[in-house]
This record gives sequence, structure tokens and C-alpha cells, in this order.
Amino acid sequence: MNDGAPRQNVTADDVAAAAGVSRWTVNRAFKKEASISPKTRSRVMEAAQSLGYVPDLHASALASTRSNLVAVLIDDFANPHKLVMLERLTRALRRRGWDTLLVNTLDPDDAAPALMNASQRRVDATILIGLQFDDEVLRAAHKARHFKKLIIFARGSEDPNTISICVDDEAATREIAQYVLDRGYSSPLYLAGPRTRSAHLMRKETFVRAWVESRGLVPESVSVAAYDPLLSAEVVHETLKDRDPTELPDIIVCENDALALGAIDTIRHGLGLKVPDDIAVIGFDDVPQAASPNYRLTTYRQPIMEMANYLVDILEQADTSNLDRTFLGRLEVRESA
Amino acid sequence: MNDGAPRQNVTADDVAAAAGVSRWTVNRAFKKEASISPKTRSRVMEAAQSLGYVPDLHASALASTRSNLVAVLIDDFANPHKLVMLERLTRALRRRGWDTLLVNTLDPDDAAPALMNASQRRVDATILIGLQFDDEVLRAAHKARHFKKLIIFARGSEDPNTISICVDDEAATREIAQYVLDRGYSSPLYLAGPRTRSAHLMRKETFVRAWVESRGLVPESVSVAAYDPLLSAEVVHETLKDRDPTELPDIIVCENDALALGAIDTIRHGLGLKVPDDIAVIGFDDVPQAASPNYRLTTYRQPIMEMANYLVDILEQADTSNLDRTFLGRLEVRESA
DNA sequence: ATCGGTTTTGCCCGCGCGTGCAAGATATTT
DNA sequence: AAATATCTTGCACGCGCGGGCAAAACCGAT
Repeated sequence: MNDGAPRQNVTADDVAAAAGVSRWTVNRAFKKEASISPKTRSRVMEAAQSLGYVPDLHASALASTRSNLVAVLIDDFANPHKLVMLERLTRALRRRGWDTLLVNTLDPDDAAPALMNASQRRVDATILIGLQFDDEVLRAAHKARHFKKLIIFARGSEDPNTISICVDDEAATREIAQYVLDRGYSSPLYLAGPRTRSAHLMRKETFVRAWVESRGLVPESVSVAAYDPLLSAEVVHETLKDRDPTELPDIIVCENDALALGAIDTIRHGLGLKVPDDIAVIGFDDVPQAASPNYRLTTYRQPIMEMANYLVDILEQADTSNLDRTFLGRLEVRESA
Repeated sequence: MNDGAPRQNVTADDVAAAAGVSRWTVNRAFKKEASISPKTRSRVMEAAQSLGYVPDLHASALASTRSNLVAVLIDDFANPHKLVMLERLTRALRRRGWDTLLVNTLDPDDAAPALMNASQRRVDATILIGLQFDDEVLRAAHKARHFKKLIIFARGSEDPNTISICVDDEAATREIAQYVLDRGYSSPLYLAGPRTRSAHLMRKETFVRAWVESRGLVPESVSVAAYDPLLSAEVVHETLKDRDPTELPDIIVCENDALALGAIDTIRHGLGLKVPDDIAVIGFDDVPQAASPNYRLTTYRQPIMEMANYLVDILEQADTSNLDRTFLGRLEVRESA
């Protein structure tokens, strides 16, 4: 395992001795914007290279107030969009020198312990990509030691102590509603996700409001207990299986793609109908599968990469105030609606 | 953000003062198997609770030889099975007190830097859930400082310095081959993933061998450059689109589900054929979508949770020798083949 | 009460690096 | 060439905790 050559514990002191400088100069050589002359730096780097030295990030974090580590809390692995967000986020972070502590929030009650866990690692920020986080959890977060920034990704939040980076749900949903109206659909079914205690039903509410404004009536809606395609398929099937064809919706507007994919599956294989001819479907997120020849899902694409980059910008900001930001995506029109 | 009450830097000393014990006793109270009397422990814990103290894991890692952190390197986010593995792995780890450093290996050349990165955080083990890792990367890993265990998850490895936890590919593939034979399929197409330099084409080779043994001829095979359903759909389409119906395979045996899902999509929407009537499909992994009413994919299920638990067992082992282990899964027969 | 054994507690030293400042080396100016 | 300005380097101290051992407290039995 250890073939002798690269010693196990090369420290900055060893490199310093080899390069004929002080230990501090060695560590400076590894700091991006340190005051050090180019030649000593390269001399140090050579010595470091030959000894196989790299700075120890634990010691560094301990000695300073920064760890260059962020925690990502995630709890909903059935939703394929989570994988996309995770990929973009870790990519943006790593590209710019940040490490990611991934915390699987095992169940709703685990959110607070998970937050605590992150704080024990002195993370510079905690990012929430879940949905089970209610205000109580946020309060727990603020109690955590070394707590710095709490960022809610891809979901709105009114909490003033929190930074929220998300798509403008209202604008997006209005665009979707407009599209549905323009295409002449008349009996939409809104398929919503789990009802969280905190009021983040923005999308559904906005859609309902828009529909009422234009058509004067409240569209039907159903809610699924998790953003899981399989569960969504079940719920849609239960809801529609016994209906007279004339009572079927002509479009299912889904809070996100996870629900939409399940809806399409059920329309075809459970109800034996066609998409979009019998029932159209529209989603939200634009997960990779939405583009597959099987689904060709019309959906609203969130600019995740852009959002991830903004998140990293924020990490570098000292000031925490007013960092919330919403983004605009765009409707990706395919064949499902 | 910091509402005063919970001080930012509560250290073991503060708790010690509050509880009337020494600092060392405080830290002992937080160690699972420390020699400490129940009453002092609870007294300490109370004090800690009221002060909002939790041990600092950076300091702990620095002072000891353990960090309780493992790095997970992952590089292929198009494959839905990765999300499953990530979920099971982080769940098993967290349940038993391990934290996860998630490293997105941005591209093949990033593997070595990613490994280095992990070593800077003194991880107790590094887990590879990717495929782009060739022997050169492994060698780089062994040079890293503080390098301890290198675990290859869900993929075989001959490297003696490495611990591999995976399904018995040979047994699994033989079972699949037998199933294909038993069902009377006669012209299989083997759909393989990217050709890596190292010889890990186990599944394909085994299938080919089994087929040759029983039928005396080498089955056709094609390879897809990534485990990506969309790419797989393209490749299958390109391969089969101009064929005379009599020259079509009667089953496509896929190296994993990512490829299988794409294959099904193309068979239906690209070639206008039916699964399994015209062409059957068989996969490997049993991703969640495989069970959806749309795919009903017959596939070999890997016991990921069990494998993840074994991985954590290994972490607690001091001895590194002979920890490789293969698991048996089982063929999940649905309707696609 | 005393003794041997056992459990519990205290503590020295060090893990590897960053902060902030002072000393030293170089460059620039007149 | 001397003096000042600028850049580069060195260093005392501390970050919070753990290993391992010695001292102290405890236990029951004589």
C-alpha cells in the first residue's frame, strides 16, 4: 500500500528544509494571492512536488476561519432532478476550489442533526437541496456553532437569515399557464408535490390564480406525497381510472418533471391513452429524461448551472445581506403539450 | 444570523468549566467507548447541551489519525444508477457515523487531482464509483499522503492495493445468458458500455463465452461511449435502423439499465417496434425506472444496500488484506424479456 | 479502618497550519 | 549614493482536540 518512496507525513517543515526557506514561505507558496516572489514560489513548489507534499486542509481550517468546505444537504433521491443539481453544484464548486460534504438527510427528523453534523466540520456554508426543511429546521441551523451561510437552492424562502437561489416561480408558472391557455386547453389538472407546512406552494397557487383570472374557475388539483415518478403514476391512476372520458382533464400541469414522467407513464400504460392527444402533460425542471424519445416532455428548464455559479460567487462574498436571487429559465416545448 | 445566545466558539474548555471537570473529560464524554463514569458523562452532556457545544471534527482529525471522513469519487452522472448508489452509500455511512466528501471527477484527467484533493482532507478511505479510473489513477492514489483505503464500489478490480466490492459479474452474466437461452432467444445483440483500457469487460466477455459455449457462435455486439440512455438510444438506432426485419436481433442484452432504457426508447420510438414482441431487452442494476409501467425492464438487481453496509464494515477494520468481496444479486423478471 | 485492585480523571505534548506584525531584502527616487 | 518606498520573508502564538500515562477516586473484602 505504501511503497516507501512517498513518506506518509510530509509537512511544510520538510519542504521548507528542502527548499531552504521557512515553513511559512512554503505555505504561502500554496496560497493563491500571497505575497511571495515568483522564484521562491517555484523553488518551493519543486521541492513540494518531489516530496509529495500538499497542504493539510484540516490544519488549515483549524488555524483559520475558513474551511473551503460546504455541506450539501439532500433528501429526496427519487427525484431525478436531484442528480442534475448535485452534478452542477459539485462541478461549479470543485472548479473553483471548494469541497463538498454530502449529507443524506435520512428522514425529516434527521434534518437538524444533519445540520449539526455539518457545523462540526466547520463548513463555510450549508446548502439545502431538499424540501422537507421547515422553519424549525432553519432555526436549528442558526444555533449551530460556526454557522455561516445557509443557502436554499432551487427553492424560495422567506427566512431573512437564509439565502435563496431559485427560479422565479411566479414568472415561470405564469408562462406555463399562458402556454396552456394559448394552446387552447380547457380542463387542466394540476399535479402538485407534497404539501409542506411552510407556504411554498408558489407554483400551484400561481397556476390556480392565473387560471381563475382567465377562465373564472378553479382548476382541479391533486397532490402527490413525494416527488417520485412511481408514486405520481399511482396517484394519477387512482385519480383518473374510473372517469368517464368526458370528465378527463385535457392536460396535466405538473409541479415538476418527476411527477410529469409518472403521469405520462400512467396515461399510456395505466389508462391506455395517448400523450398529448388524449391528455397532454407539462413539467418543470427539464431533467435529462424529458428529452428522451419516449417522453419528449414540454417543460420549464431551470438554469441550474448558472444558479450554481451564482452560488459559488456568493461563497466568496463576505457580506451576507441581500444575496437572494431569482433566475429566469425558459419553456422547452417538445411534444407532450 | 447570530442571535447572541449560542456563542460561536464554544470549546471543550467552556463546557469543562461549566461542568466542573477537565477538558479531557469533556471530550471523553463524546467518545463512544471512553472510560468515563455515567454520571459525569451525563453532567458533561447537559452542560454541553446548554452551551451548544459539539466537538470540532477538524481539530479531532488533526490530533488523531482518524477523520471519520470518506471521499466518494463519482464521474458519470448520466447513469441513473449512480444516484441509487450514492443514496445507499451515504445512508449507510451516515447511519454509522461517517461523513462523506463528494468529489465530482470533472473529466477523466481530473481523477488524479480529485484523489489528491481527498487526501488533503485526510479521508480515512476513498471510494470510487466511477469507471474512468484506469491503473494509472490507482497508482496516483497510492502516492497521496495520508492515503489509507481505496475501495472500488460496484466494479471489479485486480489491483492488489485496492478493495473491490461488487456483484459477481460472471455468475450474474451467466444467469442472464441462461435466461436468454431458456426463453429461446436466438439472435442477441450485446450492448456494452465504454471500452476502458483496463480489462473490465467482464460482463460482455462472459456473455459472449456463454453464448459460444451453447450456440457455437459469437453474438453481435456494439459499444456505447457512455452509460447514458440518450446516447444508447442513438447508437442502437444507428445500428438497427436500416436493417431488414429478419436481420434484427430478437433480444438486446445490455451491460446495464442506463443502456437498456435507451434501447427500449429507440426500439419503440425510433424503430416503431414493440418490446418484447419484436425485440426484447434485458438490463443490469435494477434502477428505479426499470420498475415503471413504461419500461417493466427485466434486469439483474445488485444488492446495493448490502454492499454499502459491507463497505462500512470494512472501514472499521484495521487490517486491509483480503477484504475484496463479491455479492450475488438476482434476476428481476418483468415484461421486457 | 486498611489494603489491593479497578475505574475514573487530569494533564503534557504535539497534530500542521494561519494571523499579523516586524525584520530583512529590493526597488525606486532624488 | 543615500534615503525612502515596496516587496518579501520569518516568527510567536494559538486553533481544538487526542494519545497515553500518572494520579486520584472508588470499590469491596479483610
